Amino acid sequence: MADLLQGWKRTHYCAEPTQNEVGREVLLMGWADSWRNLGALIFIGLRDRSGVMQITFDESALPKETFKLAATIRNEYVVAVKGTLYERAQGMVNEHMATGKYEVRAAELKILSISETPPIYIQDDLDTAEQVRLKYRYLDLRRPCMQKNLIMRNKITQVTHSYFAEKGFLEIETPMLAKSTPEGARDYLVPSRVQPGKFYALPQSPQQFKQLLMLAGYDRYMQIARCFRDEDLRADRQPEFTQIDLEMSFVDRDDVLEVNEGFIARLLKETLDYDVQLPLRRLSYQEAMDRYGSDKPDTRYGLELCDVSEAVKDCGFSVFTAAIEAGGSVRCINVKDGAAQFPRKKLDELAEFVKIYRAKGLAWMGLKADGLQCTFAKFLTEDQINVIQQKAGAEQGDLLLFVADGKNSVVYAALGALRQEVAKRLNLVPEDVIDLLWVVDFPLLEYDEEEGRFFAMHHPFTSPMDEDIEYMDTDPGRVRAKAYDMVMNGNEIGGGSIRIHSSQLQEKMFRTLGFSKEEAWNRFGFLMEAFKYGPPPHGGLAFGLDRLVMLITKASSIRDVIAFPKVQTASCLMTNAPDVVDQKQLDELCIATTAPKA
RNA sequence: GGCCCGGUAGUUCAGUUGGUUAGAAUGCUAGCCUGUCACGCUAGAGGUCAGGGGUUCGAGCCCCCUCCGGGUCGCCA
Repeated sequence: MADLLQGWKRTHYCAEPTQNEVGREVLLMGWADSWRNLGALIFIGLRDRSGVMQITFDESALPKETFKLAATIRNEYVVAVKGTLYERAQGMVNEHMATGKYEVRAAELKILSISETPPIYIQDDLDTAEQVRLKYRYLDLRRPCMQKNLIMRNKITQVTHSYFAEKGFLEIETPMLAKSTPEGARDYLVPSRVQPGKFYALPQSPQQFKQLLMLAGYDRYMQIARCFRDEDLRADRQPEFTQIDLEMSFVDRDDVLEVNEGFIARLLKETLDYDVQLPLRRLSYQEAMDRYGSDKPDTRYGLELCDVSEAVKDCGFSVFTAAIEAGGSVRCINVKDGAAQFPRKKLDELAEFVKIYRAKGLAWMGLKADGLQCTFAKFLTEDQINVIQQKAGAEQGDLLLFVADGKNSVVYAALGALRQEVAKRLNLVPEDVIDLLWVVDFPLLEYDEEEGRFFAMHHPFTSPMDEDIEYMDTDPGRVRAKAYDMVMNGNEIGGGSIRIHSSQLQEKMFRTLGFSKEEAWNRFGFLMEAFKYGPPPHGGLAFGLDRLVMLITKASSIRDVIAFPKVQTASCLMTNAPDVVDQKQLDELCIATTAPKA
């Protein structure tokens, strides 16, 4: 039978007592992290979220009962110890332990709870399968590195709240039971019992509510908001995730950027003591794509893309010429540092790699000391080869890797990914630099060939650039948006836009997207109705909190910064959600299901 | 939906060409031990080889299907 607290009160966290407490009585409570029984002397490592303190039980200094009780302690028992803090004698100090200079010599002991042998080890260097860790998540969360991550997450939300509060932002909650939004990600639906056959959707973001808050006059809003998207998971994507969401009135783009780069600078200073140079660099979307093949470029290293279409457009290599004729391009990256020596096997691997991104293949040109080694040299004149090398800045020892495709999107995707892959393999990514920048001037619209119409690249409330409005009817593809993304080390950590606040412009936008008036009213009527009543100019941004925490803690998986995450099938291995429910619940909701029953 | 990787004691793994009773480390249990800190020593327990089917005299190993986990492409306004 476990002991009761009976008035015992903890005086310190386990790792807290230091020189001041030496010689004094302390009362610690925590989990047994280790036990070593030497017969007449027992050592227990006592752990809580602060760390571990060694507790010593000395048979000769304790009542028989107390010592006998101490001998029953096993890992993960919950223990309360009253004792005296001692400085350890020289030679007994444990250098590997933060509290290794001290120990508590126990006088009294309570075992508050016992534990079965845990299925995973409670320690940082753990190679247990994640499947097992997630099933016993509450044990996994006892590990110091997991506690460190969640404590850092808390620190980040604290800094967020205080920064935006100082800047005059109000935190206002928006509904979780909301209206399904067409376009965009798949919604999680919640059936209505009171109105059979109707559904709420869990919010993909508080987008429309925060815009309505602007209209309502709460001119600076923020919220740490849970969002839901029913799409496939990734190492950095969960179906439910958290955004630092904000919106401001009476602002244009630069006002939003300024507040938010101020935030990221404060955040990195307070969490990592890292100094960010402001203002952040800005890169247009087009420049980002042309130089890095990505709208979230990692600019900590070079390997920039180089367009050689002009040089090869008349060559005899049909792979290149066909790509250019189809409206695409031929581009390359220059891998320096003697990469011309890459063995054939490595090049084949890279060729396989770009195929993931739908590139048909990889051409290469190695400038070896003993001559040119090139997959397509015989189709090119010496002049053409020289122009390519000049454009790519190639020197002896360099390796040029080419992708050609009739679609520029394929060339960008393949080379953008290849750039990252090569940088990773050659260790070109500096670890201690934090690379922050804005990508701006995104296209407003994206053409979808399957559907045969334009879609909003960001969302349909994003404002076009003032000077591009005139092209919305004539050439929608060239209209740029007042949209912006913040990029950190090649990760999109936040994004937003200035919104449309004029009804006429909003209607023009819906027309461009091919919505009839009825459709638009049906889908966004409440917003359009509201916008009749004096919407202020406004815009905002949302940061992905989970990704921010990942980057700051250097976690390799988003699951390591979320207390209770989901696995790839969007289920929770601990609770076994989602699960079948009683027929009675389904009947109440008027839901028939063809899926397997309980 | 596609591609790639993985699943053997509680945990991490090994397991030869298909061949006797499936091993190691660690953890666990018991005993001994007063300065351990990866404590040590002695003894012991512990297996649905993910599941199902097939080939074979014989399957952890070969074949097929399913399930589970990871990465990724598509998808994620």
